[in-house]
Amino acid sequence: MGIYKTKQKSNVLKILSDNIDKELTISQIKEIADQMDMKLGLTTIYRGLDELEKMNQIRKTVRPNGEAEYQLVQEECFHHFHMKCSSCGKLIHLDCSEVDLLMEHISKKHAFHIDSISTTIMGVCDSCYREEAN
Amino acid sequence: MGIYKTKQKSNVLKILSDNIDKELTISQIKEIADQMDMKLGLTTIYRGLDELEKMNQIRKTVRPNGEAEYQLVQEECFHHFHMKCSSCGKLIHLDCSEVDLLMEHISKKHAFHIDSISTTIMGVCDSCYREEAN
DNA sequence: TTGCGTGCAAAGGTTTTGCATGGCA
DNA sequence: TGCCATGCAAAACCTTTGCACGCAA
Repeated sequence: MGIYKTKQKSNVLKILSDNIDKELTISQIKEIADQMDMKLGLTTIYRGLDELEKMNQIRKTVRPNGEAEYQLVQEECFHHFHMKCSSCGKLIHLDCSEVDLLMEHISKKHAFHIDSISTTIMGVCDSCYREEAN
Repeated sequence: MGIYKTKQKSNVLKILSDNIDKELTISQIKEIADQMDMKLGLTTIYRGLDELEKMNQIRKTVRPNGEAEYQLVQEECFHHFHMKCSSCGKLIHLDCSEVDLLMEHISKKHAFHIDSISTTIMGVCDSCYREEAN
């Protein structure tokens, strides 16, 4: 991550790893940093995340309103899809052999090379679906 | 679409249906309108697209840079996935029974209700992939 | 000491809002 | 005629850039 090792960069990484199960927006990261008295400037957060993205250490997705959100990727993330509930925001890592087969099918029969990090299957998770039914 | 029928609204629709195979950004729509001497204001385009989106007549996606792009949906689009080449921008409608089976699997086994209009499988199409190899 | 990193302020780009005017029904 | 639609200008956002200062190596 860059050339120098700084407190700010490790703080950005810490916030991301403390929230490994969530996708965080820049402003959420800023808020968390403020709460922890980290003194992280907005610009620094943007630049730190850019570096991490170039090193493929984070997944960047863009919300419908144009705001970006970020999440530290784990090794498995390169090999599975992510499903996101548009109602509660929950992110589900889809480890499933049937999905693997489909990715292979798409690669071989449709000649398309999927980038699973950039792909998010959108929808509604079961608990939100039941709530909406009420 | 709204309450009144206006020239501007039908012009937005015409531009979208003339480009049924492409995803257009607001500025592209504006350019096309200017070329056709349509005198469409930017604000009007935004509002017309908002209405169409609420009526589920268009698919709105957001590029990594935060810019939105729009495309008229056809009936089939509600039942298949879309794949987008991040290199050339080509959009592929994925009509395939194996994909249908997977969607069913995800619904039944993973209890997730997919919104195929909001989902875009990202990757690189074959011709771009071969070019990159060179 | 060198030069990369930081963060404020300003600029850039897209989208939304306020408001007076225009046009459909 | 009554209201909705339009479009300009301004505001609101998120993100990027310029630049002087601070800090890692």
